[in-house]
Amino acid sequence: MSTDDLIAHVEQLRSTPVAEWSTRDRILREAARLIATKGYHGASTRDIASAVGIRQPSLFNHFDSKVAIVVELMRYDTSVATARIVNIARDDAPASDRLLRYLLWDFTWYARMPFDLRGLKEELHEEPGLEQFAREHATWTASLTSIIRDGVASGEFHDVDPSVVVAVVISICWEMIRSATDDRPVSAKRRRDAADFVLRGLSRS
Amino acid sequence: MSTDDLIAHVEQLRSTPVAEWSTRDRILREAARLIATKGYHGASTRDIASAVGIRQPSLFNHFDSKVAIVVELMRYDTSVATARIVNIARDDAPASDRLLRYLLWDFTWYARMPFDLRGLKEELHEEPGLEQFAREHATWTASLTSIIRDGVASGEFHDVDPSVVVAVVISICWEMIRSATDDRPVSAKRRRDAADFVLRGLSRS
DNA sequence: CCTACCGATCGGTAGG
DNA sequence: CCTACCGATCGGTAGG
Repeated sequence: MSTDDLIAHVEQLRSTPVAEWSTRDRILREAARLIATKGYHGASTRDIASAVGIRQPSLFNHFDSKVAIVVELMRYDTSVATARIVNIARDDAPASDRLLRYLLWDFTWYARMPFDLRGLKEELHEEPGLEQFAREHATWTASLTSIIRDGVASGEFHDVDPSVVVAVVISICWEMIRSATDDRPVSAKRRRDAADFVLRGLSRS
Repeated sequence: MSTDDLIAHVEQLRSTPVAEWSTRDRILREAARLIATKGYHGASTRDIASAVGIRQPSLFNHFDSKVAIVVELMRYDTSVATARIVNIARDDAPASDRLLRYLLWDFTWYARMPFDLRGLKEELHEEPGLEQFAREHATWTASLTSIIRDGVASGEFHDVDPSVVVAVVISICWEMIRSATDDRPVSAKRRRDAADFVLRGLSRS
């Protein structure tokens, strides 16, 4: 599935009751939830199967391996976000405009996410089979860093360590997912407030 | 060990080469590092023992169980930070003063931490034996939230969702540890810049 | 999607 | 701090 297909699939899942989702999507949902709470190695394939309501070996009719489930989940996280920020980083608008545009898209994307992706930490990229996402994540980080450095160079931003800003942006995305999966939908105002918080923290004016 | 003893022990470890640390402290160091990169269930007791240079059953001469290692590490994280913020939150200074004072202490504490505590996520509190830290963490969160709410009520701060600010503060602490354990010591200026970033993001003026 | 089962690895114990 | 070993659980396969 392309990035556009992943985005369309999220919209379709959001408009369908979970009970009517395909088994494959219900596996993704329960695997994400259990990995977020117990970690990748703490969430066993038996835990996941049991949450879905099937037996453990039946999982392997839908995914080749446990890590293949994570590969699919990572595409909703790293792949989509990287495709988006690479596009925005290339734009020639002022850094503050580009950053605000990206943050609003980013926070909205995670606030609407049907899977609890919070267990997909950067450290997971070292598991065998997930190496491709280490590269994508490096591209995402480099793009966000370049927007921040542009803003510092143009005098728009304070000279805050970009790695601090990167960590802050990720933590706010996870907080959006937490609200969304706790059945507390995140309003447009709250997403805007969070983006403004980051912009104010950076801006010199 | 009391909170003060933990703080003193950190200073002692920082002034001693790792090779001269006690076996117990070297177990804490390697366990923290492996849990940060592979997760609690992904870091096996054999991995930890091997990193320390002993056999796996020898670990149990120093700690009663695997979770007991995490209990000790959590004291350097949650217990110390909670004791500190409870004290500051009670003060009657303006919210922005209290927040700045806490952030500077907090970022300095983590920037000097000899153990890589980044694997000690909130979700770990659900493991059997770690319930006490769920309560401490709730106290820490409530204290930070009350400082932010005070600032909103007094007109010092924008009405940013406190849970977003809490997530942001934690992410910056983890970033301080990352720099410190990558052997890139965090200067007082960088810690101050990070605290100012948070304050600017919140402040109305 | 199921039952039955595999070898590997897990945290922890016994005994020195 | 070691060797030897325990029952439990892991991810995954065979075969229907």
